[in-house]
Amino acid sequence: MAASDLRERILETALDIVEAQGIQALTQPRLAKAVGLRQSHLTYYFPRKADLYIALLEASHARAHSHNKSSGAAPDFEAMLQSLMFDRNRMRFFLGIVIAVSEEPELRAILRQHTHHLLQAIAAHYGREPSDPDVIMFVDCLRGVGLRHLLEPDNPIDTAPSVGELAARFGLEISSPAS
Amino acid sequence: MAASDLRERILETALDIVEAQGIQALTQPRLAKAVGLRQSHLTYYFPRKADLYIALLEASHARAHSHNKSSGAAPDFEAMLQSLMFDRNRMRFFLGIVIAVSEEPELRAILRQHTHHLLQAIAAHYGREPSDPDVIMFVDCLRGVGLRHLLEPDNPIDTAPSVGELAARFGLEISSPAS
DNA sequence: AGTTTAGTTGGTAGCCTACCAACAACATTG
DNA sequence: CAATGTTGTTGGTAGGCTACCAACTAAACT
Repeated sequence: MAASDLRERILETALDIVEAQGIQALTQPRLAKAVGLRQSHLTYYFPRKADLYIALLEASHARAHSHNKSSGAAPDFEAMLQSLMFDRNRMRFFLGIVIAVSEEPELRAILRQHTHHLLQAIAAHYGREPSDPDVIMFVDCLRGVGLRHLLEPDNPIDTAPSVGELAARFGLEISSPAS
Repeated sequence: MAASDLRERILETALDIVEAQGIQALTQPRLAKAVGLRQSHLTYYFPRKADLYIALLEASHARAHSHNKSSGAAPDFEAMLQSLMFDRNRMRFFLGIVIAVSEEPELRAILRQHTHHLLQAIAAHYGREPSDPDVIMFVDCLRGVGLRHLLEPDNPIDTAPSVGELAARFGLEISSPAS
């Protein structure tokens, strides 16, 4: 097995754990056992826990992408945003990464870049620039709503508007079909 | 020393630690040493770590309140919101609590109540109802902006609008002077 | 063949939280 | 007052966790 293959497998397994049991269940011993290697080996690939987190962020992105593609139907962009922001487990995952990383400038930069990709995608979808304040504010707001939803799983989307409504609120309308 | 006094002292000391060194530095051993009691004693007062977190949330609120009062000048409501949401350490603190608590329905309820207090204060300030979607969305957005700011301490408030601008964006204007 | 380099292992040091049995101090009540 | 419960306090420990390290193996390279 090629080395990068193993790395892939680690990340995929880690994502499985996070999806199934949440971010707090993702520990080196558990992950090592699930993948079938030694705990110390994990720190060889990911020296700090935050390194694993960051890598997971991209892996998660990639997985969501492939899911979208494999699911045949037209990948509804706003539905994707919805699941990205309003899924409690996903949000917990993201927040876990944020606080783990927010004190490490180097990793923070990666996370920032990740956000930038999201901004680009959204901007492209609505025919705007990634630096457009409306787009930035839209993302901020999405996250805020997701955060609240994390604390109020009971009343699912009553007070929370749909992604579409939210976008409209920021003056974002689809000008060209999703790429 | 009355029992509740000690509890007070624990919380105050914990807040000092959080303010000075961040939420990740708040551990039972450290806190116990700072207060001058045994680690095991802390779990007597706060069986789970999340219990301490929740108690800290109110204590932090109270402290901010007293600071505002003692600082003489008229407590600028929007400035208060600004420091509440855009201070990185505070945001880290809040997020730490959120993810620590989000899986415990009982504690989640307390946090929800805390949010409700905030909503009430904001609603009162702008002459709205706490259930007003504009108010709720405003809070969501504030948090989202604070979250981003946590990841981008470099460009402080360029893209981020001021609290006032943000409020205006949601149609919130001061109708009556701050209470 | 010889020497770096990458991958892998077991072990450990040093944190941390949560629990528990024991003790002390104090109040309650019969 | 004696017995009993309640609350506070202590030391110790069990069980997890991350991060590190020295040793070994295999592969690659010259």
